[in-house]
Amino acid sequence: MKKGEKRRMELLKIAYGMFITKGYENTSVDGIIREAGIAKGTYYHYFESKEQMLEEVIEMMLEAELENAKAIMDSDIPIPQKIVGIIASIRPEQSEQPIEEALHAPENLIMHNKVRGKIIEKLVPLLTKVAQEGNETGVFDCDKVPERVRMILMLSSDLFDEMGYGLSDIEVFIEVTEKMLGAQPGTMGFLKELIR
Amino acid sequence: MKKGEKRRMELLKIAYGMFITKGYENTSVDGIIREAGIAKGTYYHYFESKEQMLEEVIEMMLEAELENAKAIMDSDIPIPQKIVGIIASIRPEQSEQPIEEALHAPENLIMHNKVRGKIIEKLVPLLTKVAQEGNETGVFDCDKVPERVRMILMLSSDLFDEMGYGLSDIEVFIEVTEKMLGAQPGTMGFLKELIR
Amino acid sequence: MKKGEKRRMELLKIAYGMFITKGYENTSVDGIIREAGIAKGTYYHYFESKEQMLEEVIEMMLEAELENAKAIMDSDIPIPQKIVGIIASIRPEQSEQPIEEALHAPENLIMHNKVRGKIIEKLVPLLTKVAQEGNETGVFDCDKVPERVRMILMLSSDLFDEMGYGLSDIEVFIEVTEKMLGAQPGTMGFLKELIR
Amino acid sequence: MKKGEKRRMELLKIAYGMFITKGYENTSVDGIIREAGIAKGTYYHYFESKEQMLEEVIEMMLEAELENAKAIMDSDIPIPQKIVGIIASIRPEQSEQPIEEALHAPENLIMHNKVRGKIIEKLVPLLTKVAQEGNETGVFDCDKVPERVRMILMLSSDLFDEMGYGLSDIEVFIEVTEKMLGAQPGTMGFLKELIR
DNA sequence: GATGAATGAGTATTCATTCAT
DNA sequence: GATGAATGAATACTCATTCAT
Repeated sequence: MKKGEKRRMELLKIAYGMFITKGYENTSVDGIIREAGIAKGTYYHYFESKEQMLEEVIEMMLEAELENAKAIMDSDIPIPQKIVGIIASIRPEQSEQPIEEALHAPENLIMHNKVRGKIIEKLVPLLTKVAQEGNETGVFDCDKVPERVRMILMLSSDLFDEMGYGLSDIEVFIEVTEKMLGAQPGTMGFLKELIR
Repeated sequence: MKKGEKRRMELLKIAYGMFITKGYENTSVDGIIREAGIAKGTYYHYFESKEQMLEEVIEMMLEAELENAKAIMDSDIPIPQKIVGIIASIRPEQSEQPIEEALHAPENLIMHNKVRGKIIEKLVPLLTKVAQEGNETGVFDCDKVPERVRMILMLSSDLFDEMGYGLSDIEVFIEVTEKMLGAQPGTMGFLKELIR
Repeated sequence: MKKGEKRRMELLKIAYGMFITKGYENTSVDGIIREAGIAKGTYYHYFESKEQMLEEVIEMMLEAELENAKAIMDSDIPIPQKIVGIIASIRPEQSEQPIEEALHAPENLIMHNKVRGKIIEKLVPLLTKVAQEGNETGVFDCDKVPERVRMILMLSSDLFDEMGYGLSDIEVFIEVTEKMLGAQPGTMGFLKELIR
Repeated sequence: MKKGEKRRMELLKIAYGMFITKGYENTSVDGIIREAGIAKGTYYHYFESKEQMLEEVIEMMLEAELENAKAIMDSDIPIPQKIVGIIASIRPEQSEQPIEEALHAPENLIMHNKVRGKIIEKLVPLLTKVAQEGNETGVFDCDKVPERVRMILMLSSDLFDEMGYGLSDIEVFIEVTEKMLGAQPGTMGFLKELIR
């Protein structure tokens, strides 16, 4: 059982890499087993189907990213920095991400989109909690917090998942974030230095 | 020449319907020609490849939607209404859209995404012009207009392309739109009645 | 009728070029008419089929090459030189031949082979006549002349149609040619300078 | 493993037969699997592509033929007989060859040509060795042995691969072979009886 | 003479999945 | 736990040819 789980993780890692570089659709089961050096039967011994494997891969990615987000939440930094840090954790683990461009290639849309949706749903409650703390401490002042943080997440994902955003994009994003949360202008200015 | 173009349009219409209901990937050339009642060769007489046909289908949709947007621009309604109207034109022609759900099914991601990207790029200059008019007449007050309108478009597409947005989402969206353009609170409140 | 023939020749020239560079099988009727700027129907107005067109193209090439050979026959040079000259005329017109390598690519096998066979059949009687003259003047001394010249032609085509023959190949070829025709050693030594 | 190899050989045999009777180009994968009674997928389980299968078929033929040639080399017959025997082994296994004509049909050019080229390259060193033995024992007397045997091979393949060679062709071929190797006239006369 | 719309059988290849061993 | 042989429906695309206008 122990060994089985190890194999499973190993396969997930390999698939993850291939999904990211070549896209889910363009990664064949044959390719995965060749890479892993196992037989067809073995693959289907561990996974019901390719699609179910995708779910698991995504779950794996999600957990890694949420780990990040939670660490930030529990840390001792100021609330605006927390907000920003959590937003940043939306991006796939840079370390494991072979080619930055790969993520945005059309063949990766499916995986990318699935991840995006799920991560936003998971991040909303976390961010909501932080933002409400902000409300209590007076650094923010807003109602309908979940809706607001969800929009901020969507916007940031739209913006920063794409290649080719400029300084003015960032400035506008900072401004709108501040306004949406009812923060004093400048509260989140530090973000400018943070992103690139 | 006349006849050829008619056929072409007919095929594009059929393909459009199938792409939307079943997704681009799940629509086979065989399926299209069966539906259209033509031979394989005829299909390839009109279109170089399935992918090139997709381009044309998208172009067709885009033109229809931009037509809408331009009509609004040239009309005589107040500027905030223009903004809202143009934003609304982002949505695929409701009349021709067979199944609302289909658009957001994962198999339609490719087409949906391509359309989304292209339409935003085309709408940005239009909206920019309107917003600048707003700046001049004093109803708006903001700098970096293209960046702002682009974000508004992305946000609205994120929000309204998805199922399951609520009243509070709309309210927050109105607020943020007003704030981003530097409008007086309430300027765009009418939007609330407009969308569902 | 005059104009019709001109068109026909024009098409043959175009097809010839394409057959040679891309191979007969890889040249589509569509490609030919695109290149020629004519309609499908027009093509079939001039040629029964693609295959029949190939026959005509080959006939055209053959005629050009036989023209050469006949000119040499009627010229006033010594008989051994005539033999060599006619053998050399086996090669496709260098002037019109775009890419030397193309002839030997596998995709050109069909045309190349057809031409080779036909040209040998046509050259045999010519060479036979010259060799018999040689017999009469005493420079050659052999029987079964047609069989001998045919073998010489086959051998030379094998040898020189291929890339990568060396000096020793040529020397052996000269020797065998002399021996086959019953010529004195050295009679055809000049060939060495002639070929490359 | 044992079973897999058997299947593979079985398929190669079937394909070999079809390639020879109908030509490589005119043999479809569909045809092969119909004949073999297997599924499409099974075919591609064993062969990467139709072309790669051709390579294997050719390799198979080659090996069979070289087997022959080597047996002759190692046998105890006189050297001229060895030469002739090896030359004869150039021909495809008559036993397995369903229709003699098929080999020379234009549709078989591709396979035929590939085999011809490869077999000549493989036979040259063998024949060279035998001819050099002949030089040493005094039955032959010639230099540039590899070039000479290569030409003899080309000539014999040209001649005997074609339909319609006569007695005089054979006589000339014998004479030229003798002369090329520097053998006494008549040394290889026995060939006359051998070939048909 | 010329056009080009229409044909449709044919092609090689892909791939997720099953199952007997 | 592991293997790999077998499946077969599905796919996009090619191309020589016909014929009504």
